[in-house]
Amino acid sequence: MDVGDERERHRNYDRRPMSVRAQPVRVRMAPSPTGFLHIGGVRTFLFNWLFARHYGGEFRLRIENTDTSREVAEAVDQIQDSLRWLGLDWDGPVTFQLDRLDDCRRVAEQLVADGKAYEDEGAIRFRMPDDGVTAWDDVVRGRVEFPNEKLEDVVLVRGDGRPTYNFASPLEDVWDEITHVIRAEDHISNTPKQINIIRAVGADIPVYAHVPNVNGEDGKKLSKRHGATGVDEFRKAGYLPDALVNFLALLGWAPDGETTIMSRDELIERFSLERVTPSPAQFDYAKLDWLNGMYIRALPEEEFAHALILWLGEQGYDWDAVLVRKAAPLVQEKLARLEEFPAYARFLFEDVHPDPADLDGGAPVLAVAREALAELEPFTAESIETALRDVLERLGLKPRQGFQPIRVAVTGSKVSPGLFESIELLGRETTLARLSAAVS
RNA sequence: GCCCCCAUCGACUAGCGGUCCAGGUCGCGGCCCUUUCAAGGCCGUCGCACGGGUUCGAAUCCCGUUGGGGGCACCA
Repeated sequence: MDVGDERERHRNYDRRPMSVRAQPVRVRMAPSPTGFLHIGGVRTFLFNWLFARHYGGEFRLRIENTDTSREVAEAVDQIQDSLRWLGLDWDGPVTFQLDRLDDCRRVAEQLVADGKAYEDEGAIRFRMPDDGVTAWDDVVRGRVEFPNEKLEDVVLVRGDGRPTYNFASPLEDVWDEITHVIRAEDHISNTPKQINIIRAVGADIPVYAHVPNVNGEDGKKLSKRHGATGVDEFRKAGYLPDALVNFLALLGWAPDGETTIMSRDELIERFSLERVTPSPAQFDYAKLDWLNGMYIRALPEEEFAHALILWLGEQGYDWDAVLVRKAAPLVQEKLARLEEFPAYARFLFEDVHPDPADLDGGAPVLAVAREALAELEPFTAESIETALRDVLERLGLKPRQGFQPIRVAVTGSKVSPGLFESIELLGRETTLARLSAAVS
């Protein structure tokens, strides 16, 4: 059977409706609890989740732990926090590899009894086949073959009795009745070893799908120097979970050549493993920012304000929520990330210290503007605009020349939300005070 | 060194033999809008790694080269 036929077979399999399939789809994600959740790992998580949800199957969370140190417990919590924040829910309880060590050992002993494994310096090694090839039909790569002579007799159980990853992981897949193993491509070379182990215990081989890695912007593996790589860092920077999920889904997968913005439901509906590309993708922060901005702008005003308040709270700001809510509409169309909010809105919550140089000799406008606003009724963006434009006209100033000094005096910055709305929100008293301060 | 994976604009990708002198999105450049910054609108720039085949016809299939990446632990 050639590669084309093999891929076709999987396509057919996956396209069959649930009702006619032998068993429901079940996938798993098996992170090692060594630290925070890495964004590249999240993309693999996401593919598993989308696949499971698409077919109405199960998505399990399994922790590949080997010891019980305290850091591990914290990492497990952090992983779950990150997943919840991203909105990736799993089915059933979180399971731990640690809990099945005895089962693994028992299987290893049986393997030794069967002559399929042997003891070596206190460890138990698996007897890999010596000739022929071990092959499988990868859903994203087609047929992959490894010459068996290159397969080493891997250690199943260490001298101290603990099973190794290459033994425990496939066994757990068997016990959990995992139907599709969807993991990153750096596991490709583990697969033939795991296939032989699964065969040795007389179980069925799952379907494998090795999805591409996610690299940094230099094409190298994503690392610290690429900026944010942990989920918590993206959260801190003010990315919206939906935007991040949408962006991640597009790394190595596309429903067609056109669509880029998709809701969670649409992602679930359209996702398919067959359309996952085999080549690695680079993480593009600029595109993520653009997408996040799109999501921010698409948010209903109330939801945006809510997201802002939540984020500010998480970051330790004690800014008045009522005022934040009022300020939100002024900046919604400007932000790419929530973390940009303070720079725009700080003047509403804290004193300003305009750089005299930025006032650019605007003292005359400032004085006249102050006068125009002093008695203005009502004090609304609309009336403020009218009054201020009138001032500029009287002084023969172009908008750019006239408004900028006022902006700097009132907001303390050359960049701000709309001037008139900002002044209205700031209130007459504070505005006049800042104008006065800037004049003197 | 050995094994494996990958190869379309700067980036993410569409393309599964003719409809492609290659389409979409981000970025980048220009213009418009404009009280700053953004946003938005319009226009534009840029690519099938190379060499052999196969075929009437190749970005699409095959082989090789080159270039990336991953793996070769009693780590996961």
